Formats: sequence, structure tokens, C-alpha cells
Amino acid sequence: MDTNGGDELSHKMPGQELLSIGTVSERTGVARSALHYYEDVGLIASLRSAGNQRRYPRHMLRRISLITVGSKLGIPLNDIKRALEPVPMNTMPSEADWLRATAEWKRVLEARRRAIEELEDRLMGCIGCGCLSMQACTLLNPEDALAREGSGARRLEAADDEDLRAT
Amino acid sequence: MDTNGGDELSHKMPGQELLSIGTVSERTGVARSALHYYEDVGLIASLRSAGNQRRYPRHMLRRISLITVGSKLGIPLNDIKRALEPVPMNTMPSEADWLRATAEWKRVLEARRRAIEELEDRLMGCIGCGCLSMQACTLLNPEDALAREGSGARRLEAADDEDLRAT
DNA sequence: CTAAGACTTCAAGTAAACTTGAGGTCAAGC
DNA sequence: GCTTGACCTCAAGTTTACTTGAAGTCTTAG
Repeated sequence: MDTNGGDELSHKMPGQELLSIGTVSERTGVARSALHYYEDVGLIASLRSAGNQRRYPRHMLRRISLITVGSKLGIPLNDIKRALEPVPMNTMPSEADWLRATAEWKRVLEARRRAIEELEDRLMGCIGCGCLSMQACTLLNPEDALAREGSGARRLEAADDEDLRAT
Repeated sequence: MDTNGGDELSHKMPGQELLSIGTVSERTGVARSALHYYEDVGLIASLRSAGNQRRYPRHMLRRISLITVGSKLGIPLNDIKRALEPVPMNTMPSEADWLRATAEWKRVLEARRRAIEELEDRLMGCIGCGCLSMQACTLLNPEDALAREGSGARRLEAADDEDLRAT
């Protein structure tokens, strides 16, 4: 049963222990099939035992956790992959590696967090006080500048600002 | 061109104007095909013109905007639908209607916002200071209580708390 | 009244992110 | 050394959230 540790790849050196896919799945909450998939698309990597079974270094747990959180926040795996590119998979990532990756994440996460906060405000505060304007949401208007000031000469509505206001 | 207003359904009464699908699509940034789809799955509804074309009351814009934001945050449309169930579609929703729906949203959004903040902290702060524990993340451990205290007698790892800590 | 563009339905196709299953191999406790 | 459960690959299937296209109808500026 307990497949991890004990074969020729893991010499019980501290900091060198390798984890089986079952162990990783259990600890991260990510299904084995999903781990296979992540490997297929290059999001993660694994060493192999003599018998071709996956063996994960411990630092992969961290990477997988980040993937899970990002994924649950609706960030496409492809974007996550790009953000994690500066973090090495074959060696233990250094602090500098993580910090480099962090710049990307910070941008994306900050935008999402702000969008949520705006939505919360709007739902909690503004509905309560009767002001329902939804003009400035960053998630709603990603590149509205283009759409509004764009090439075509659309002149359909004049009092456009009133559209999303209540009563 | 300009299809909205002008037929027997819209009498130019203030607060009664109905919008064509094209207009709604343009103002919300949601594709027509997506609006069709949302209607199919019951997320939104539309009145019809004499010639069977969709006509949206203005308050649908608000509903659609909420759907868009939720969707971009990775909330499944089914969950969004459930959260929006207390908000009527056939009549102009009252403040009370929105407030009822808000309770649901608040829960979900709050959880997501916290998760992002934790992740930001972890990426920005904790990586910087060398502390990399990722134990308490709400998105990572949704119902870990069950997994940890559950039925089976798994006793694989003893020093489990050390797993996700760096160096 | 008519032509152009906006709209209709319905069916089928697509992309992302997995899951499931078949058929076979590996690892380890007894 | 063998059985049992964990693992392997590869192909196909599933779900969600749409998009695309065909074939036809509606609406309105001129």
C-alpha cells in the first residue's frame, strides 16, 4: 500500500524525499487524473522511479497549490502556466524565482480582488443606498476605451450614462 | 438599423423602454450568442416583439452585468443562477429583491476575496520573509475537516505540518 | 415598398479542463 | 515469491460555456 519512499530514488536524505502521485493527490486535494493532465500540458513535471512511476519533489506541492488557487479563481491554466514559467521545476526554486513569478500573479490577482471588492460594494452598499451605477467595474470594462472611442461612428444613444442607474 | 424602441411594445414611456439584443450586447459586452445561451439555461429572460424578436427591460442589464462578473471570477453559471433566483426577471426588481440575492453573493465573494488576499500575502510577504506555509488557505482546504478527521485510519505521515514549508 | 441589416431557431462544432476505462505493470507486506 | 493495491499509458467520453452556420423572418431608413 504505502508507495512513497523506500525505493532506489529516495535515499531517505532529508530534503530529498520524493512523493508518489497518490501522496501528492491526497495532500493537495488534486485528483491523480488532474495531475496527469497538468503534466501533459506542461504545468508540472515529475521524476520517475525505476519502474516509470511518478515521483514528485516536495517543492511541487507548492506549485500545485498555486495552480489550484489560480484555477479556482477562474484564471485559465494557460495563463497560470505563463506566470509560473520563471519558476524552475527540475530544481528547488529559489526565493528569487518565486519573486519573479510573483510580479505576474500580483497584477492578475490585484485586478480580480479589486473587481470583487467593487462588486461587493455595489451589492452591499450601493444597492442599500439606492445608487446602482455600475460604470467603473474593471472586470466589466476591460478595454472599453477602445469600444467607446473606437473607429465606427455609432451614435445610437445619447443619455448613455443613465443606463445602469436604478429608478 | 437602430432596432430598439419604436414598435408597439415600447410606447416611449419613461422607464418602460425595451432594448434589442444588439443594444444589450453592445452595452454589456456580452455576445448575442451568449445572451441566447443565458436565456436557454434560464439565467435571463426576455419579452418578445410582435415579430418574435427579443426585447429586454432595462433592469436586465444589471442582471447580465452581475452574471458577467461572477462568471469571470470563475463562479459556475449554475451557482450564479441559484444566487439570482430571488431576483425577479419579469418585473423590475426591488431593493429588497437585490438584498436577498446579495446574501448569497456576499458569502461566495467574501471567500474568494479572502483567498486572493491570502495568496497575495503569501506570494508577496511570506515568500520574501522565507515563511512559506500554505496551511490555512480557504480555497485550498474547502472541507478538509472531513478529509483529515474522516473515516479511514490513514496514518502515513507524522510531521505533516512541515510539508509546505521552505528550506 | 423594398433592400439591407438585425434578428429568429435549431443543430452542430469548439475549447478548456478534466474524468473514466481498458489493459497492463510496479512495489511491498506477508 | 506472490498477491494486492497503487501505478502506468492511451483513447475516448464528459461538462461547461459558449460559437458558428444555415435557412429563413423582422424592422426600418429611404
